[in-house]
Amino acid sequence: MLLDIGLPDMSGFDILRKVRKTHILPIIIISARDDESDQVLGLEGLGANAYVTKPLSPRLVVAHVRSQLRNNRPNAAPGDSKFSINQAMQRVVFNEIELTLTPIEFKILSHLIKNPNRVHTREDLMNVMWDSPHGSDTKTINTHIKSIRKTLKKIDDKAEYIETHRGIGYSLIE
Amino acid sequence: MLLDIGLPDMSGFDILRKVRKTHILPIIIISARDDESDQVLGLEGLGANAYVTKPLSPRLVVAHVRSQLRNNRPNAAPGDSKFSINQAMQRVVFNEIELTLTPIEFKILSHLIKNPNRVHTREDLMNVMWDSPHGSDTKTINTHIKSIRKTLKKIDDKAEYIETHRGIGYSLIE
DNA sequence: AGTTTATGTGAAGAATTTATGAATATTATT
DNA sequence: AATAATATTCATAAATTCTTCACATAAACT
Repeated sequence: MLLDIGLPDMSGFDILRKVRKTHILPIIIISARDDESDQVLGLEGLGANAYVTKPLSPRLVVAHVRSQLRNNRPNAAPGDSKFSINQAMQRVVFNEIELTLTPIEFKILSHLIKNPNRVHTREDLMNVMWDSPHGSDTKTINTHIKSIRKTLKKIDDKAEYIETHRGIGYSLIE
Repeated sequence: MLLDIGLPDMSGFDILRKVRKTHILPIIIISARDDESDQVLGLEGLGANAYVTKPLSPRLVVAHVRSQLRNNRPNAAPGDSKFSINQAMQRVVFNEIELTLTPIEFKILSHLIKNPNRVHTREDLMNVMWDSPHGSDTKTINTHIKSIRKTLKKIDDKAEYIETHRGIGYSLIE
């Protein structure tokens, strides 16, 4: 998340606080203020991952984003995953077997596969499910997860691939 | 690693390159040059985790170091703190072992880890436990602390990591 | 030493969260 | 329009977690 904190309006910190409660992701603060106390507040108090001051070029923004993505990536060794995604066919392959998933199930599972070993909040998964904001219950996800688990269980009965993180969301273990 | 790149001598980049080959650790570049191309080179080309420009206060340095330690420490180097936080999985790693903690326990312990060697009053810890004001007994914390201690003891029987400060609260010894 | 105060301990019940199965609503297909 | 497939909601069960309590233990104070 790139959060541009405006000069007169300091409500950006409130946004940061709110996002931190429901989402787990790297946050870069962009600010015109190079006031040190703001930087310390952003980094320490609110847990931002980086604080960059204006002016800055698009190139530098990209460099910072890449730096965050590089360092926050889970150590997923490519190739040894039991899952693969056939994007063109909108199918997930699990242990050489193509899964039969509904569109939403595909969206959720493929997103988990692309970002394994990390918790995804229900809010995050909602955003994956629908492109545009959609006002339905976050509990809906429980049902979709259940359905995905059922599908996986048909193929590999023993293992638990999708882990529940109580009070937060779900993660795919690779 | 804090790497101060001097103005006349640009050999700091060479050091960075060498360290990256043999060590995995977060690197913060401190530089007097706010030249963008240097920043991009440091972040993109050489894989630094942050690029900070002088002048900066000790407080801000600490903030940046904490931010790095908090957000990415894939494999804890020996001699370091025995604790690390797996932000992505919302888990605490203790002596290379992932702890099984309840949500509140995670909140408390990770907060103690982020601010070690200092006393946290029960009131402070209450604020960590709940986002919104919550009217329950401060003694509840005693039980949570006990539970955390129990979990830690399973892994390291001898040592006492959480210290009691009579009449005040608790602290984590690092 | 004895009293007071604070914390440790274990267990039980309350409260919360998630899982589950089924019913209903929505969307797409024929 | 009818049918099928999918998505969502709902009610309840199951599991986990939180809080409180009673009592034991330890520390501080007189």
